[in-house]
Amino acid sequence: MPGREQIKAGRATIHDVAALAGVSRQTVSRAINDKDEIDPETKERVLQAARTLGYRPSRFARGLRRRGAVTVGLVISHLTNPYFPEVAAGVLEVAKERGWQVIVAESHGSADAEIEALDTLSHQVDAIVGYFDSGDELLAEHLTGLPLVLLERGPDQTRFGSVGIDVTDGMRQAVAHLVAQGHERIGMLDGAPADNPSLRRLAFLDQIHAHNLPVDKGWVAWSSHDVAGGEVAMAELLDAHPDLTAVVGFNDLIAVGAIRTAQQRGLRVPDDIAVIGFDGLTLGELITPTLTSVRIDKGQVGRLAVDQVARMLAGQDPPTSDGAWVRPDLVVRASA
Amino acid sequence: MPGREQIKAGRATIHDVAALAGVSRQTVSRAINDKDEIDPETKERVLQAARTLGYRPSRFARGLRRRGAVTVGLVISHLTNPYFPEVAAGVLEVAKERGWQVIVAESHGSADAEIEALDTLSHQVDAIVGYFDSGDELLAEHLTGLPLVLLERGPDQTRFGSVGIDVTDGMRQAVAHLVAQGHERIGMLDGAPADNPSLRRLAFLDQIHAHNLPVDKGWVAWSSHDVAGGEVAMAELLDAHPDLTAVVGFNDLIAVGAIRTAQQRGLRVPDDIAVIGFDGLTLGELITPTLTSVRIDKGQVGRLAVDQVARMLAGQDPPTSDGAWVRPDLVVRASA
DNA sequence: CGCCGATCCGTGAACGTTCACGAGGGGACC
DNA sequence: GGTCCCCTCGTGAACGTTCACGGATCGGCG
Repeated sequence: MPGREQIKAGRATIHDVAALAGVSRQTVSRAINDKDEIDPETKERVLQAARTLGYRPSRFARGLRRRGAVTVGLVISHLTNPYFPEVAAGVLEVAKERGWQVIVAESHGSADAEIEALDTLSHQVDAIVGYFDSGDELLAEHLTGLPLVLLERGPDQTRFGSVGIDVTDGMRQAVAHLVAQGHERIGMLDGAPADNPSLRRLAFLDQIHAHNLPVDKGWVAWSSHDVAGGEVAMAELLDAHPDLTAVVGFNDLIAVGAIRTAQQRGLRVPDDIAVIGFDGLTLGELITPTLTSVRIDKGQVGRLAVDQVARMLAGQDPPTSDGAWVRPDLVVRASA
Repeated sequence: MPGREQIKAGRATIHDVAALAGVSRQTVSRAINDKDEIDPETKERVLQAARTLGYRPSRFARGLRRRGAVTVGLVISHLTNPYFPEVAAGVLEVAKERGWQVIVAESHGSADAEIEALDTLSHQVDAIVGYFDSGDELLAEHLTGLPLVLLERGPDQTRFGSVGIDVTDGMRQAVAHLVAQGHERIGMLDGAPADNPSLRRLAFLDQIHAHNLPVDKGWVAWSSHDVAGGEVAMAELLDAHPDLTAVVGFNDLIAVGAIRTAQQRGLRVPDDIAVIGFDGLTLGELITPTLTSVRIDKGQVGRLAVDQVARMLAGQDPPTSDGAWVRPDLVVRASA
């Protein structure tokens, strides 16, 4: 039944190539994957046939027989926040070393999108890494037993893998620095609301208490995670508490917004008000004044996450140790 | 042979679940994909069995039967250059709408890594989108007939899909603006060497000629694509040509570096020397002085690229029109 | 001339899932 | 009581590839 291959709707298969080249499937397979049990002349003929048919092996059929093609899903909230691409770069780096693929999804910080990403990824990948706000129960429900590594979650976390940031230590360094500069009235711009505070806010409040500083819950404002949010939140904070002399940002973008608002109001940074960020983006070196910040090795976060995935994939032991940790360090620049 | 499933090394299969639940494969399939031809009670029992066995359907076997699970590969050079995450965001956005997955790979601007990414991606995805420096021949060779959409390549490009930037128009706006400000001696910091100039350099030189401005090939220096590169290249350019009054950067990062070098030398921007970037990063609003730049809708580049992929995947027509184009616009801020 | 090894190639089976089809049982309706 | 239909469930086949094995051919050597 010649010509039948031409009529087929889908792509060319290995059978079509075999038929055109006048050999068997196995010989085509040998030519494509260049095994050695094949005559060079035959091999060339087969490759030519494959070329004319536009043949490409099905990754599904191939993956079914061959094992070990690992794909991991990476869920990040905002691709346009420079923080996350740096984490992603770390993930890609280690994944590449291992020959793994990485599928990226963006959640935009939305709980729905987060779960949706989980649902679609869960039957496309072998493990998932990412930033999630949802509770463990909900995550497990949409995971179907898939290995998951949570990024920058609390220490109460135990049923999944995790890579944590030692925010307590980071905040300790930040507040200690401000105190050493003589600051007493210190505010914060958190990235989360008061009724569901971030770990950074809690660590901040702990440090304030540890230093016996005056404290007021009103000294913490809630900001979205970008520069514009920092601008708005800083304006509110300054309106309510004009006597603050220092402010800590949930992240660098918010801190940059804080500086901008301060400057627009004629306040000098750091003389009138000191600002300190949390991230250590390279962006901080470019603005004026340069941003003092608690620097996180963002690439390391990504790298450790993939290491955890590897461990969970190898022995399918539930998270052995209680995750990996990254210790931040304070970079003192000009803003505080 | 009871207990045999327990001994198996690999993951649990649908057979194992069927055996444990005392039903057939098909019934398990119905429960998993919640079809309706199943008794609710049976369904619950099957799901319970699946849970205890930690069963997850093989994406390979599933993909073999079901058609239409599209995965596209995205190759970008530097994840840490804010430009590319914005393009990626556009790609992810449209991909999500279509229910496609996106595998991301980083080439670091290396020709080898670029080809390597192509090799590994080519049998993991259904189409590839990205930034490539290699020649068409080389690309085609490592592509095996896979649809490819080139980002920001020259207009001579025809055998693949492409999304282009109208750099000529962008440079026209930039140079016209500088000329209107009275500038005559204008230099450029290109991101590519003189023997393989970028499209932006060529467009720049065209505009210089069009305005009958004095020109000298020494007025263009070669920079790496980051801030540090811009600093170094600007230093070299100013050393060689202290009489320049304006400089155009290949991208915003390089332009920022140029501003920093100028300021370190005590030059006022834009009074002593004007600097104009090419990208329109939001970063440009944060530095002082704010960066005048030729803004590119980066998200649009990514979105159009996925549209092209869809078109190439649907009708497998070779690139019909000569690609899509994005027209940049000049954002005048403080640096020029 | 017969045996043996090397080289090249083909045939069934298997990977794990879904599709097409059909079987069995039970209730409703004539 | 028989027929028909609906609901639930199971069986063979197929998706496209690779693996394990075996067969064929050819040259060399005793």
